[in-house]
Amino acid sequence: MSKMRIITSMKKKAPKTTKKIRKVSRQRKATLEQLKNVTTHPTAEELHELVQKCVPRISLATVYRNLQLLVRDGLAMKLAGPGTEARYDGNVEPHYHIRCRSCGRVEDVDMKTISNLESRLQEESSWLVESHRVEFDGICPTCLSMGGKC
Amino acid sequence: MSKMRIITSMKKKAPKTTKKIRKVSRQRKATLEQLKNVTTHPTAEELHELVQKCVPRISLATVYRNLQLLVRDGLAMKLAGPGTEARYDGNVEPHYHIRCRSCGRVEDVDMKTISNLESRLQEESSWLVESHRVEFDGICPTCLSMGGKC
DNA sequence: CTGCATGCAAATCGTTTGCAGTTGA
DNA sequence: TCAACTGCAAACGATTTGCATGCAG
Repeated sequence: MSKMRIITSMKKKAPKTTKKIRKVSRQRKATLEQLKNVTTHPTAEELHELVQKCVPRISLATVYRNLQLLVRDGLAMKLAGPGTEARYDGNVEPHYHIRCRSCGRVEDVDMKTISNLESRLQEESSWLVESHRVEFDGICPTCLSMGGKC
Repeated sequence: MSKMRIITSMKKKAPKTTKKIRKVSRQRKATLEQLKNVTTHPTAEELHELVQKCVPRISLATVYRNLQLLVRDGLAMKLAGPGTEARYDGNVEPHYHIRCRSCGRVEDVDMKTISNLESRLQEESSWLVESHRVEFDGICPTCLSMGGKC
């Protein structure tokens, strides 16, 4: 968890403004495009398959590396719920999600985000409160129609 | 993700009422006790270290197995945020969490849960909406005092 | 040219599982 | 008694990394 921090602190020098220049590669461009084009919140592997249609020789490792960069740059979001595989979202506007307990699918929720939730908490907390996420749990229509066992 | 379901469906027969009898082992008892005693939402490994103080020979695999059972039985909760390692909570009453972006620590939030959030969504959704979780992101006091770099 | 990005394979991390022996009801 | 539980080590799936090469700026 704190690996990155440790490594950082071990670097010989960490000049405050050493920002890595980002080159726009065909791979990262296609990855972001595909991610923005879908609303399915794909896993890295699912996204890899999608991107391969445009860039057949792209490797899974590259998808992972680029997803990391995109998240770091605020161009994508990483979703991780009480499961194992991470899912990614190309929509970085604040919004909520619902996750199917049966099949794991994640969809956007049509509900406006609760305002002032952070400030309400901030008043009585010694933390710096920055944002909040809401995730609903339930059963998706598909699984419902299969008796909850899809 | 759907491994369990697949395996289940492949079993020769799945009599509806085949509930496994649960025996109370020293290991599981100690695991739950330790989990209830702390408010730190430990990872499996952290909990393993705690429990080892009472049951020195307990293995990490046993902790994992018992955590799974405890969650299944509704005696504990599994928390998984946008990180990798799962954290566990011995408090199964509905409540919200805040997670430190810097060190990963998770704490309970003193805020009453939002009521009717599920029913509000249920009205306009074709999903079966069962529950919701709220997780705040921020910086904990410790990391704050270290300039956000603990 | 320069160094960020890539593909590949090997490594790593958290978690699960098979097995033979132990233990609780 | 006997199924549930355990410790151990090996297996596993998701993600990361080292390295030699490719390619954008």
